[in-house]
Amino acid sequence: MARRYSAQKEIIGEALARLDHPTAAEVYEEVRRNLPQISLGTVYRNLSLMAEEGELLRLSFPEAPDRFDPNVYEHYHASCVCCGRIFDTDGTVGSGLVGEIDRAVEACTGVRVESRVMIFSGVCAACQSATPPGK
Amino acid sequence: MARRYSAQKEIIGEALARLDHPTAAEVYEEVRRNLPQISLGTVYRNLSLMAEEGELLRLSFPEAPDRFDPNVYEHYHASCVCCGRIFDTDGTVGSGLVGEIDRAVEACTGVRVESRVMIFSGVCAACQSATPPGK
DNA sequence: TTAAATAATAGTAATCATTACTATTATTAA
DNA sequence: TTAATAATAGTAATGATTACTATTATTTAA
Repeated sequence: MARRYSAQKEIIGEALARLDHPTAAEVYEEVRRNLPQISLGTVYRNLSLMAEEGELLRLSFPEAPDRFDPNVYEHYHASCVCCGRIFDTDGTVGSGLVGEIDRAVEACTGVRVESRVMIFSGVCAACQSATPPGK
Repeated sequence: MARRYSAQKEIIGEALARLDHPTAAEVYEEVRRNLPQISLGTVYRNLSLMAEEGELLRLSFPEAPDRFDPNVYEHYHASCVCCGRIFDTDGTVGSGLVGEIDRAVEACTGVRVESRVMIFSGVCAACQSATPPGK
């Protein structure tokens, strides 16, 4: 087995798996518990490298810091406006519907769609039951 | 007719109509031609106020400054990866398809979708003909 | 194995978009 | 016509992210 060059990179990857769609700052806080001398720059650099190499996804939300996701299959995200949690979609959204939207966009803009960013916002199941609609 | 309080705000609105999905900095440059002493802060403040009042849309793109759009009807955007231009969709995208996606997202995440950001990227018609597929 | 070459690090400075602040000027109202 | 209010220009501050730099760790090859 080849020697790993950087322990930091591996520990960052492990922290990412433990956290839920964290920001770089959240990864930094988590990694610091094992590696107190790590710098935020190292976290950013490794996260960016891993994103380039396809080992993780960098998610961009409006008016908010980027988040990182170790699930690299094609999926989308829905965030809860009450609790802030971020939920992953599964393959059912991508199958068919996204292609249909792409074609509709192409029909009216002329742009041959190659990729897309889709972010959904609303109220998650837990917050829905915490705040009943009658209230 | 009531006096307008701020000439700046009106001139910003006019610049917006003249430009194509501009950033705040681009609005600033345009407005400066008529109002050389205007400050970037005034442009930002008025654009933000107008967005709050529903007079325009603030568009957020990943890794890029926000852009502003005087078209306030519900529509989406496709940007060309070659020339950078941004194209508006018309009502055909929103009708039906978006509701279907919302329902699919709700089915697999539990989030009752209230709003969404969708940004499409690809090659526009002009750039497609400029760079024929055979090449 | 060890010395030169290479890669990664910690720490800090810089950047960029945006907002906040402040003293001043313009507008409105009494 | 003056006091109260709103908006401005200019500048400073903020927050996320990247860039830089001197140092340390790893690899390579003699």
